[in-house]
Amino acid sequence: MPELPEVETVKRGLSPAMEGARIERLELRRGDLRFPFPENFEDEVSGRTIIGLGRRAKYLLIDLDSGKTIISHLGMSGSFRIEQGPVSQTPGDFRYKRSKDEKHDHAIFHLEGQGGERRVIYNDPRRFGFMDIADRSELQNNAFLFGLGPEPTGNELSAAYLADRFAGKAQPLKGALLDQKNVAGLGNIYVCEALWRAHLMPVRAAKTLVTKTGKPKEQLSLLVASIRSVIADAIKAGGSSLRDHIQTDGSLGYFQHSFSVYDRESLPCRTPGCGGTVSRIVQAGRSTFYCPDCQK
DNA sequence: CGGTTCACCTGATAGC
DNA sequence: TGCTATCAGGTGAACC
Repeated sequence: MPELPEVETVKRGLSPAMEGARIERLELRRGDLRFPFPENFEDEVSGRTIIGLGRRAKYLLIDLDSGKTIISHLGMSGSFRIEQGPVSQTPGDFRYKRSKDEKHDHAIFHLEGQGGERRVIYNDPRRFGFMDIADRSELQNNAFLFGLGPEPTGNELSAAYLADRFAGKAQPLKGALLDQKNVAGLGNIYVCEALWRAHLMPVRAAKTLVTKTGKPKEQLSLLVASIRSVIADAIKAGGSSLRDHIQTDGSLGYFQHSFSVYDRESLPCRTPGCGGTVSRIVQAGRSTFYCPDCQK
């Protein structure tokens, strides 16, 4: 699932439970997710104190006092949940509620810190997620993080930057924006949403947003603004849903969105005055939703 | 090299 | 009820 805004929401939700806490033990219920867990992972993590949480693209970063950082990707179906208090069960108390699919609890951080004992549990039915660990000073050279494009929340992402990346590219905008080397953190949903906001056809070649001299066209500036606003709005929505989620079952990783174009095939386009109907096509094996009337 | 397709894995849902 | 087919928010590897 999770695209940048969801991972950011997970980070914010986990921070109070994890930051400053000591990992008494990391319990791995199996040897691998999509890839094997790193060698000696449990030993490297157990006994360390978490000094902070971070995020890069769709990766959650867990900084340890040893100078190492855990790199966690949630794949399509990964989520974290917090269980507060001792392991002993108290039926009826939501804080001690067990996951309905406990068989997909793959990694359990047993924590001790202010507020007492708790567990942060990684659940992932499809096991497309993965974890790695690296020296914090070498993070940018990590195989998973190396070469990632700029965050859409920062100033590094600009029309001029994307003009450089898009110049001469025949690749459709949809694919170019999904490429994490161009922009970090966008996934299938928010690419559709950003292109809809910018009134751009997903099949359009990336190079058509760049002038012959390599400058960004006006439409590319609009696209950058759309990416920024879509991501900012989604993070805002995630923040507002966070409280409800923790109160419900302690799970973090999924929250309800209302999208403007994604998953709205055959429904009316929400662009004011457009009157078009949302279409679904398949690009590179993945669903693309767009309005043929207002996206050019 | 740029771009596309495949593989990884389970669960939810639609249709028969 | 149960079977099958299809689809799902990602990404590295394999392939033209």
